[in-house]
This record gives sequence, structure tokens and C-alpha cells, in this order.
Amino acid sequence: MDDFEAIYAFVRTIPAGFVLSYGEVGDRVGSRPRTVGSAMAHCAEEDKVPWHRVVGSDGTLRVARYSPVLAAEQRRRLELEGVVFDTKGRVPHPFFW
DNA sequence: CTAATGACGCTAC
DNA sequence: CGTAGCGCCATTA
Repeated sequence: MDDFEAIYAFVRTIPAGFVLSYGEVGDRVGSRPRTVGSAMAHCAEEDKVPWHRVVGSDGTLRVARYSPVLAAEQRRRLELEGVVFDTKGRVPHPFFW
């Protein structure tokens, strides 16, 4: 199984309304943050992965640097799940579960 | 096999 | 606050 698949499998278990950082996801699946980011970048719609629940260690939406459009999409989905953003557009702090 | 490519994270300045 | 450099490593070309 590709490392990506292991990452997708774990991310799929994150409940709606919860947010974890790339590093935290990496800790759970035994991968480095870089690999987690790479996996999220490649995940396809059919993978059914809640990629929006993974943010940067500082609570920012890292995807914004690459695609403002995707960042807006991520924020929209999180707010729909009840996640609150601070005045700087960041998640107060990744939630744990 | 080598090189390039990231939705990262941390430290230093 | 912002930028830069480095370590990291699976995946792809």
C-alpha cells in the first residue's frame, strides 16, 4: 500500500468539525509532514478524503500559497462544520480527538 | 539510478 | 510581521 493510502485512510477517520495539522496526521500514520502535504495535494475527488480538515501547524490554510481558490473552498467547508476562524483567518488551534 | 516536485515545520534573522 | 535556509521523504518523470 502506498503511504498516501495510509494517510488517506487516517484522514477519512477525522470527524467533521475537527482539524488536525499535517504534522499531527503524520505522527499518527508514521509519515513526515511533507509526505502528508504531498498526499493531500494528490488526493482526488473519488478518494473521498476530507482534506479540508488538515491545516498548517500554526492553524493557517497552507494551500492558500498555491491556490487561493482551494483555500476559500477549504474555509467554506470548515465553517460549514462549525469550525471557527480568528480575525487573522486562522483556526485558533488544531483540535484533538 | 538520478532529478525534480511539493497543500510541511522549525529555526534564525 | 516576513523571508530564507535546511531537513524531511514518497512519488513521479
